[in-house]
Amino acid sequence: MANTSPAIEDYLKTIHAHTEWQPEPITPSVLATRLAVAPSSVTEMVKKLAAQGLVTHQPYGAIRLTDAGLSRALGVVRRHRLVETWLVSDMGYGWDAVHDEAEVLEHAISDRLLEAIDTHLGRPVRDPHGDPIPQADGSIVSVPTVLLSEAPAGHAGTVVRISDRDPLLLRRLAAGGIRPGVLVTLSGDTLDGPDGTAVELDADGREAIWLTA
Amino acid sequence: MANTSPAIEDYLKTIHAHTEWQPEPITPSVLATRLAVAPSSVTEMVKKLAAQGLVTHQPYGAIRLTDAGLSRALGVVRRHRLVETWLVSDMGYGWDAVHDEAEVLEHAISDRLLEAIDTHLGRPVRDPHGDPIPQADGSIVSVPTVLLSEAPAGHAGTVVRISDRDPLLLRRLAAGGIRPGVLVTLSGDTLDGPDGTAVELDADGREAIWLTA
DNA sequence: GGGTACTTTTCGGCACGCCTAAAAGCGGCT
DNA sequence: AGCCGCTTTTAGGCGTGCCGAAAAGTACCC
Repeated sequence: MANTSPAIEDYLKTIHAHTEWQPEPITPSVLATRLAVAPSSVTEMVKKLAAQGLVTHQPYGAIRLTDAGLSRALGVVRRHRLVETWLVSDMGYGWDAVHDEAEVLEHAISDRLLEAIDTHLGRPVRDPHGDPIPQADGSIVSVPTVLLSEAPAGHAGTVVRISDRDPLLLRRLAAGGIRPGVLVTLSGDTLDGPDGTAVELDADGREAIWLTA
Repeated sequence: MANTSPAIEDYLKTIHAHTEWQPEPITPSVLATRLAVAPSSVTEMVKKLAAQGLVTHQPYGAIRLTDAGLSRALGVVRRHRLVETWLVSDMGYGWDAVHDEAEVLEHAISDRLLEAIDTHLGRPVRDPHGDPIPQADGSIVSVPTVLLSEAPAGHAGTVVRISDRDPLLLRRLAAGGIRPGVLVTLSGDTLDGPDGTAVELDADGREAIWLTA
């Protein structure tokens, strides 16, 4: 029952990530793409996760986390985001460079170390990308946000969250001065920051940034 | 050639540990015991290590690290000891409680993070047990020491190093005030510390503590 | 020199997580 | 309804690292 492995944690985390900001359940093919594995590997692993009561899945259908699966996924996310925060706060990493390191460390730290890091950092509620850090009890501190692609033209707000999925985008934004906490205005396809900085965004870019509502 | 895995790293580290403080090469059965695996597993893995040029081994003979193997082993030891030092310095771990955590993390941190931790800690040369931390170039800063079991009766000195192999011993010593840096005197089977503290040691215990010569 | 106790190796197998190729199912379109 | 294209599952296999049982080698002792 307390069975786990890096692979299982990655599946749970990825299933969860898909529903974190929209409610459509994930399909096996999307999961396979995100994890960069063959579809047949997904079928196999999902079967195992279902047997452990972590997901529900009937053949040829979508995949949904159970309560148990969600709680395990949130644990992994918590690890990942606390590690990222630690790397930036203590180890001098740029907020655009922490993802890969955290991807490995999230599977390696004990509950005790996780707790020590959390305490050391002062129990932060958001990571360097602005993603909320699930608390130890599973609760999540959230603020109202608008996804850039859904914001009206001319919308102004503070950058709350930037998806860390695309490292290139992160570096472009960092270079353009766009980071969580910065006040920006949307003008067409361009995001204007302070001091005349501006970054032009494609459709994907506009799906990766959230501002205060 | 840059092939590695936690298992390979553990074998190299354990082979190295056996020769770190005495020159007898390790035998497969001792290696199996230390790693808590079956002897047949050792045969298999040693064959693989030999094929990669990391150890020399002829059938039914002892196992010796090659230069390449030694350098890889020192890298793992460096990771392990820097992680331990970090856990104690930054995360509030006791020096008797860091071993297991480091055992996992040593396989998970990147070269970049290792470097960041080293810098953050001010490039320490000894870990919390007093074990020397191999430097990035493979060099080791050493001081002359005497193993307790080889020290003359009445020998006094500063505790330089305590083997972290036995967690119970570490806790007993920590409880008795014996830790690296403390001035002690050997009286028979008992090690006297400052403030009238004293810890009685069995043969294993006397093989686990080094004092300044 | 021959037996015997011990160590080491070989051999067949297993769990995990992945793969490719082929079969099965699903949904849209005519 | 029937067909087609796409998704998903099944089936068979592979590499890694482990195991236990049995064979092979070593070493010691009489």
